[in-house]
Amino acid sequence: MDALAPMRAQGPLRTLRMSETAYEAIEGAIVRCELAPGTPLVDRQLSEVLGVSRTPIRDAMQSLEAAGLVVRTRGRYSVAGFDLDDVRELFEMRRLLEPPGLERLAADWDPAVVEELATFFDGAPEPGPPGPYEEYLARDHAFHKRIVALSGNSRLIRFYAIAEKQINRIRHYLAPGYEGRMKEVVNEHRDVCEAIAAHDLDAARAALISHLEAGEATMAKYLAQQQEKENPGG
Amino acid sequence: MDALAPMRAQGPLRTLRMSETAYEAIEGAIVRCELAPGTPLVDRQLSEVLGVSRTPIRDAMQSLEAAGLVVRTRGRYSVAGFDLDDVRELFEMRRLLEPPGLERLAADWDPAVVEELATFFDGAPEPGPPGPYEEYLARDHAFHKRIVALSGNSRLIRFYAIAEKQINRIRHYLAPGYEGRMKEVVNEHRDVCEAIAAHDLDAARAALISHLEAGEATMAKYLAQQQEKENPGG
DNA sequence: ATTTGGAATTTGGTATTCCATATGCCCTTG
DNA sequence: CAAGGGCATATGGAATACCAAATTCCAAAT
Repeated sequence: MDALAPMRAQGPLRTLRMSETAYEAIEGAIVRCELAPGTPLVDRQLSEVLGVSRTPIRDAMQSLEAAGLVVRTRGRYSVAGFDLDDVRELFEMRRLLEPPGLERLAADWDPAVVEELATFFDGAPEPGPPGPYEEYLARDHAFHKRIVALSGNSRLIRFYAIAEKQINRIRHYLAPGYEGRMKEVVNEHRDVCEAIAAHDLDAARAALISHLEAGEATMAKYLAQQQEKENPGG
Repeated sequence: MDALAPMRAQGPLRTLRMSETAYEAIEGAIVRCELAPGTPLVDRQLSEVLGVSRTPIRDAMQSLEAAGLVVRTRGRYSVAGFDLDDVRELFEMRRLLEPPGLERLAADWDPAVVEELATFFDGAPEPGPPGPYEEYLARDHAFHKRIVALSGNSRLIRFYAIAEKQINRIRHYLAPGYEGRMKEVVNEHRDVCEAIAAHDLDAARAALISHLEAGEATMAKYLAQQQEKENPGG
């Protein structure tokens, strides 16, 4: 539980509720895997650590459960686990939710957006180990999030964000061994951008799907290795 | 607020929490449009009407907000509104989330499921006005829900359920004028089933998409009419 | 009559208290 | 020594109390 620091009282701009602040603190700790899967989350303990009462903590727990980061088993809360099935489900969601953005862009062409997508990795430090993994992750997220935002569908965007958080957590779990694919990812993003710039929707969609399938394969491979390492023989 | 009746104390099987019971009561009233869009939802009032304290009510409100049925504007809760944009977004989600079930069925063929899908409207009362709209709706939901379940993707199923609830609400809002399409819907379902039975995935997907597009067009038309009626001139 | 200041009320958020159940430990008993 | 019962504790859920901010409404002043 020492992964969590007391919430600082917010300054004059305190427009955020305590429950939201608590949510972000706990969510962050879970996504960064500072709270390991299976860790029991006891509201009284969290309440004491974060310096707020149980009420906002319980609100946060409810949101975290809806976000798929916390599970309630037999009435007790704990950090959600994940396995290869989750990887499969999450990447299927990405393959479903990302293409509509491309389609919308093809329908409502905007050169500025095309240009923007191509520049997400411009000026980035040289990727690849031992490159700055966190910055790479942020740029990768920004690229895909921008594509999803093009869909103009607020529900789609919201659902995608939920899936994205869960995937991000698994990425953190697998880092740093996971850094090896950074250069390939940048190249695959470029492929998507070039197909878009060429007004070739089918090629762009295919490149995006292919990119996601490669990502899923890599994540599944590393996760299987990691799980084998932690639980030999199963 | 008279749309809500006091929650009955549950019997010995009370495994549901008060907050869940409150959620279902309020959700039901919103989906059935007994609580009109824009109706302010004041926790103290709901607490009194439903006969529970504010705490479970506020838990329910949080869930209802996540379900997209309640909005919080300037700190006040109210029943979410909807418009043509919502219809567009919701049907786009359905067109995205339903096909994976068909694909999975094509990959893992199961004659029993194919048979099951074909029988969802067997033994139904003659559809069409003034047929029993509620039963028709239930069968329609069951058909699509079954297809979605075939995907085997728990996230997809969950997201679909959220969208489905919102669409269902708009259906209730537009009923009974909406009943006219019942016969066509049954025929379109049959088209999907026949394409599935013929092992023609592409045709099944096309029939399903076409069915959803027809549903969206109908709903959009009626909603536009209704809104014009309520707010002439806009 | 309109506007403005402020007080009362409303409302949401948070803290605290109370309660029911589940869990686990220990003691008893066979 | 094993199994079962019961007591202590842990934990989540609900009720209540308290607080701050926003809204409303009334009155007074111009």
